[in-house]
Amino acid sequence: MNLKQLSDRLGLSQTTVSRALNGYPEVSEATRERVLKAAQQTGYKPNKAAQRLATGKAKSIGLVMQSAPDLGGDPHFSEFLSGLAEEAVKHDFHFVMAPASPDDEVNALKRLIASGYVDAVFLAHVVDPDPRVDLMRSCSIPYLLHGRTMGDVHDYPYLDIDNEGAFYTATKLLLQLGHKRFALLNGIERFTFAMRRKTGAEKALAEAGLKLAPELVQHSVMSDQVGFRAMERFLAHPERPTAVLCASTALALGAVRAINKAGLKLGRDISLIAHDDVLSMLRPESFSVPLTTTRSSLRAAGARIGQRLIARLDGNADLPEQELWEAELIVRASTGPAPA
Amino acid sequence: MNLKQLSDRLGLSQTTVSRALNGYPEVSEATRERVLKAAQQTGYKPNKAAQRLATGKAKSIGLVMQSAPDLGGDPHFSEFLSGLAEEAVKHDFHFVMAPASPDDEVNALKRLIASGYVDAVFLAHVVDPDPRVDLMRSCSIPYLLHGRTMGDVHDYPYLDIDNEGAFYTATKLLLQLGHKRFALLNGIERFTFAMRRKTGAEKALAEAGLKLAPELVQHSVMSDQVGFRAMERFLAHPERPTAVLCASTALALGAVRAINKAGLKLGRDISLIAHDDVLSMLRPESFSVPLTTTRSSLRAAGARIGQRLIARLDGNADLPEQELWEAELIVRASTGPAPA
DNA sequence: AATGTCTTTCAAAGCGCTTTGGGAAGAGTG
DNA sequence: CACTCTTCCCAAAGCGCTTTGAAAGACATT
Repeated sequence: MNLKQLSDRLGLSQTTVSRALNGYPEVSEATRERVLKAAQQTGYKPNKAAQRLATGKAKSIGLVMQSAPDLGGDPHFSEFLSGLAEEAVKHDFHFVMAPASPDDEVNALKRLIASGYVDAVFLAHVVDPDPRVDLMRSCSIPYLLHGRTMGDVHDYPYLDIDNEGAFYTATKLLLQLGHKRFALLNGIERFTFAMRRKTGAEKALAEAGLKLAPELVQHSVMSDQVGFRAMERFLAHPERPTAVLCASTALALGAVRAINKAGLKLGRDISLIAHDDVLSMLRPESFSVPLTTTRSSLRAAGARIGQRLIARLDGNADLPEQELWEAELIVRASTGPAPA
Repeated sequence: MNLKQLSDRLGLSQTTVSRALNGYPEVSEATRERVLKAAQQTGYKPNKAAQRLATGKAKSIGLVMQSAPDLGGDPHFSEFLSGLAEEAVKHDFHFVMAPASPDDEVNALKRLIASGYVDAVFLAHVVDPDPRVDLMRSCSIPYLLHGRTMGDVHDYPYLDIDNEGAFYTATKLLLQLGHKRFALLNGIERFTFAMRRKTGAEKALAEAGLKLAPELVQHSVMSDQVGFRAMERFLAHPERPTAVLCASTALALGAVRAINKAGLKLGRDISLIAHDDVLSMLRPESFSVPLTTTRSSLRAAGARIGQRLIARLDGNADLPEQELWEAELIVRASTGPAPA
């Protein structure tokens, strides 16, 4: 069923039917109702490709998704997506996801934009410098970064959390508890969120005249397994750390297992603070020793990004262009005074 | 840059340029190269919405994604998606995801199909009976279910794993080890995968003259937290179970924590078998007591579904229409003889 | 020179929608 | 009564692409 068939059946022109359906004022209430009813009955749904072609709008937001044979699903991604979806469903938006191998991301983005399938795009996994930012600037289609490049000045719309601040605060807490030997379980090095987390920790340490030992820093994918292995390595270090900063609860899961396996007691022999993205599957408060965390909901970020992008497309420009969210420090049992 | 501009600049008709770009034989090699080069230089990318409108094809597969304010991200979903993406990226396909509240899924599916945005759709979370199957049958667009409805005869394309067989085998193993009191930590009841897993367990138990006590069965979202709470409840039961069947490693994570907390030793005081979807974040072999599992990679299923759908769209009909994958039983340390 | 066959190109129609620019009634005004 | 306004509707153009049907030119065959 398309517009023509529907209007033929109603004995009206396509113009009138289209207007009735889209709420334009130039049709009488009587015909509008007649049209609406017929659309309902016949199950008419407009063809979005045609709509998009005609209007340039399609109520869709695009994103490119990293894909590689060795790259598993990322729970952070689906958590974020669920937030985005929550907002999208309210406004009848949908997503277009273009998968791309990591080395072809910029090209995939180009194709996605030129495809005429999306009204706006969202970018994650920010690196520095990020070639996608330059691309977007020349592209006239609305966009929004989750994260931001390094430096203090940013001339593009973004939503980021204060990663540096979070890890600075977490480190400060551990320093106050008397810890001196720190380890860092971080995300992949090239991402700015990981850089900033490291900077935050280093800054606090520097203020106490301390440094991060390079052997006690791990940069990698944030999975349970990696957390376990890295922690085992840290614990074998001659100067075993008494405090661990951890970029995700998934990493922490593995780290805690290694700690237990070594016969150490979390919160007494060794303290740990993890960053908590509030993954629905894995809650830090329900670890056997509840985890002290810096918390910032990824899902909320997704929802907010959806909200801003959609508002922007609807012509509401009253939402901020740049936002920096603070993470909450939540103290639980995994942190305690440094052992004597 | 669009086709018209490109052809004007080349002094050719749109027809010729389009044909040159799409590899039709009716253009001379010389002009084809000229066109290709110009397209490269100008960065011309075809507008997919227009292509889709003109051809009815757009190299895209659609799916509806459940979304609700209280529904967090599902790591199973992203694991599956990464498999799908792996295949999609090879063939330059993309996805269109329509978010929908659980009660509006059929409608969202209708809109998605009518949208003219997708060439095929993929359906997950099969229930019984599943209204989407009837819808799809009347819709002429290719589709593929991940999972299948109940019963033995199915007249639609699907890929499923033998959930019943997996849990039957797992239960058999536990029975052989002398276990008599079983608990089941299952997925949400209305999904057929959960039904079949339960049936599998019950069948094996029935053969030994045993039954599942209703109080020792939990149907719910498969998260760590739920696993923990349910297991605590099971352990408080006057007739404490000695064997637990678990529908996911995420559930198992919580269950194991409850077991440890109760001071019981996994694999000795209590045995546990989990179904392993091979989530990249959480590996059963790296639990402190490695988990015995029934394994079937969700990512592989995603990739296979992508492969079949794309082959179908490309006119290759040599792939099977219906597939049932066996899960592997992998015995590790979480299963042992029933305590005396 | 006339005819037929390829090869290479093009103009125009059409995919399903929105939107512009009118036009035909009916309502209000002097 | 003629006149302007509204109100309600329509025909047609256009979004960027593919595809049909035809034409023009090159070449070989009678």
